[in-house]
Amino acid sequence: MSDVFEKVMDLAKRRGFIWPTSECYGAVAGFIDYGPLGAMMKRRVENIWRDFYVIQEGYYEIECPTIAQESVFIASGHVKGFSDKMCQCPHCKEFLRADHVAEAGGVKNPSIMKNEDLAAAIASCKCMACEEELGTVEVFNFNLMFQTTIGPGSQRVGYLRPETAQGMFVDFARLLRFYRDKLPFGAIQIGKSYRNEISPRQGMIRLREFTQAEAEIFVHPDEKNCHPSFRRYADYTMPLLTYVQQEKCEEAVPMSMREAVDKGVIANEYLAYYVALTHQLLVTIGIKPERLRFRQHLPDERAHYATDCWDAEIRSDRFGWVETVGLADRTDYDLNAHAKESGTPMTVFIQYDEPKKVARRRIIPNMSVLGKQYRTKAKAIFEALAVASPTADGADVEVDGETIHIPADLFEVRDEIIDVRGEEIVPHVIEPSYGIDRMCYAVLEGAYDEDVADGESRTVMRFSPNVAPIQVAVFPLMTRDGLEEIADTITRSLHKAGILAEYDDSGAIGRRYRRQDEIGTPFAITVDYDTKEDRTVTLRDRDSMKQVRIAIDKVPATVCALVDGSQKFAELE
RNA sequence: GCAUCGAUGGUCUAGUGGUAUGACUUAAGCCUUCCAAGCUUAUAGCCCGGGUUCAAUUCCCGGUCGAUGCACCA
Repeated sequence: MSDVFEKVMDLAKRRGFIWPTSECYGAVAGFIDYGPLGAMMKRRVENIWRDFYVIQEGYYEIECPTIAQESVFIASGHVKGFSDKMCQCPHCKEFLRADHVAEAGGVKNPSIMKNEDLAAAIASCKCMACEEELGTVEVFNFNLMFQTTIGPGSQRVGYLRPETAQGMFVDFARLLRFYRDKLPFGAIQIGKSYRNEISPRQGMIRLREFTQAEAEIFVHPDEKNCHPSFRRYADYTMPLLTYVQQEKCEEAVPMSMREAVDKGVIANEYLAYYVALTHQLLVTIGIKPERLRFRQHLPDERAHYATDCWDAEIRSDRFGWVETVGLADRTDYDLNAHAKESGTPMTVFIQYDEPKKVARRRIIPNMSVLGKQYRTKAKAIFEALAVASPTADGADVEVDGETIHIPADLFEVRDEIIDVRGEEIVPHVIEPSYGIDRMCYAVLEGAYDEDVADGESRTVMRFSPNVAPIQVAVFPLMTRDGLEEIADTITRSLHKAGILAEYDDSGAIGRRYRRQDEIGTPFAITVDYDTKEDRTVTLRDRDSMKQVRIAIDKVPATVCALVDGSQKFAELE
């Protein structure tokens, strides 16, 4: 049985969208090549993404290496948390999650056990695949990160990044300076990430190397409900599938963002804003709204750092609802983790409107006496005194396990009122994270269509004009009488206007239209004999197959307007 | 990774222990005044490695890739 997935992937392979990688050596699962049209389409999708995040939101793009040193991923938790404890069944050779086997066998807290202990604990458990008792097995960590070494001698461990996000976190201090020490600000990155999936399947849905587009938006934790442009999307309405509804097996309910925030369905304005923006972005690249929903993570499904998390899911005929975008409130988890691991503070100084008067007690020791009296212990006493709670007759401080009484005349207690001008806070991070490859797949699957034209079946990719790899085709009706020259001139005028136009004069005109239909070229210009009389050409619409005549001079501007969506073909009729 | 099934020009396919059929596509030419028309010609293929055999695309074993189920994963 041939479903849309098979048809669309077959077309993608044939027409140069997606290829298995390094086919001449035998492809490798989990890796794909984007062919000429696929790479073009992917770039258009990425550029639409940039239109939203860089131009509309003003978050600049940065570009970090795909390899980072181990410390980065120790801090992020990926070295520890991104690996699974696995074992192999000695009977059926099946690889199993050791902690899952343990849980099924009634072992408590397997996730915190050491590998050796876990191996011992599951010896009497049964294999989930063949039901045999496991016996002696080795438990090992399988980390989903690709490991490598940096430099000669295999001295330094490096990993291929499993997400682009960490680059924005480790650059936090630089970014903060760039944005002149003010919240909120954001940074984005589009790039490759790598996960050594145990068993990649499903074509381009789960890849070992994939392209992510992520935004990290740094915001004051108290201002998550004060998005400065929230009004833009306050009335934006879309179906939301909350975790409560999921538990009751109910359907998604349409709701405006204002309502979702007010009812506490979405945790805050920032998250709601990017939920709406994501919906708009996906519709812009041609995803049909009826194939789109936003699903909230169940509480036990959330990553350890996230408080609220929503996935944009796109319905695929083959794969069902596919998670394509993740929108998470990562709180201050990442910045705290990197601050601790690196020793670099990752805070923002927030100045108060008015300095606050704060009462503070300072203990000022008389060091000239203390120093002489206590010699080598004096420094420790000095530090201990600063946090001591003195009474009228002095203070007891503990130094090296010894309690020393410091008489009251050896220090001065000064209670003072000082001005506090602000505070250091750790920003929270709102993270929209897009799987570009999955978006591209959704665009391909959603565009695929077969219809009947003049009694013949026609395969047509109904791409939105803004993502179609080739934007317009130019044909001379006949390859003679100077029609080719006119068509060639028009092609070049389109190139000059930044339009990717393809000239084609091979074969019958109908065949040329069908060829372009199959790769989703939205418009075609045909030069015919009338062109020589009145300097007009026909402009043909891929979806309706209708034609209008327009003047040659207006071709570039008209095609530009049609491609960017500011004009509809129907308006020209 | 396990199990089952599969793999023949770019695509779909026929067939075989003795190098392969047909169609579509593509290219060149002829023809052609708007939706895969026609004619001529050309290009192009048995997934990889090993074994059995005089000879393997075909039979056997192993692998790769793909589909499905399990497991895993988002």
